[in-house]
Amino acid sequence: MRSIGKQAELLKVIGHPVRLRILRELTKGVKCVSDLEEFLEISQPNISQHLALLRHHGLIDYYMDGRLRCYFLVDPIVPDLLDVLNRDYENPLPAPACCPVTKRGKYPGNRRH
Amino acid sequence: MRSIGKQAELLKVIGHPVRLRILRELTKGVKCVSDLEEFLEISQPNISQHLALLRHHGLIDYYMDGRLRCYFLVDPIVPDLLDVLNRDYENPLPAPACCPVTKRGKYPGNRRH
DNA sequence: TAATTATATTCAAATATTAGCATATTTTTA
DNA sequence: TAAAAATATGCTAATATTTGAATATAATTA
Repeated sequence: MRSIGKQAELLKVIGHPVRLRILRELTKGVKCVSDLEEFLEISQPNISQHLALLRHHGLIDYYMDGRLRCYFLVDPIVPDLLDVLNRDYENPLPAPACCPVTKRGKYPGNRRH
Repeated sequence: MRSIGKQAELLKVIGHPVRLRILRELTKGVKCVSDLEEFLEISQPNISQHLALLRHHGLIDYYMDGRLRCYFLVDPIVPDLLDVLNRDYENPLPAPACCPVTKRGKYPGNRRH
């Protein structure tokens, strides 16, 4: 299992709107940079930077096809995380049972009982 | 479903080692700030800041128990995301079929066929 | 009511991230 | 071999995040 540090790093890398859109697109299949340019409204160098970041973190990789770099997903956690993000949650988590005991114990006084 | 922007924001908020540890702890049950102080090695003001950030993003909330603030999870996506992060993945995703066609089509030349 | 406990807020400094611009690299085509 | 196409890299300025330090607040107890 990933360490907490690695988990946080992973989330930070994915947690950018452009990178999220790139990853979503790659879950659909292989894309070259020009394909990505078509639907991301940002500059090509900027796209390349984001791709490099994702690649250096081991989330994606590419192969060459002529002069095209064809990027694809390699880390299997990515589609699973994206699936969770797409889920619709109707309700918040149930509120905890009234005043459960923390390590510090309970205090008298004006509690919300 | 959350917008891409909200999804990225959510991941960025969770994507910090201290906040991740706080959230993991809260999946186990309600904790007051002093409880959290015991196992996080950082200052109390810093913990409060992270708690405030998590709360302002709607991930957690608290109730008062005397002078204790008892924090708990409210966003149901959190335990699901943490579960995925804890999964063990044996293998990378299968490599894409050789040279799938991108929108730009294929190029002749020295491809890896 | 003064002291104590539990926790939050504010501000500033250090650091990290992001985007833009100019330019470089690589492969292919003419 | 020169030009074009596809993409990457390096640098910089703008912005955001993070932490620490000092202080504030709010509830409880003495």
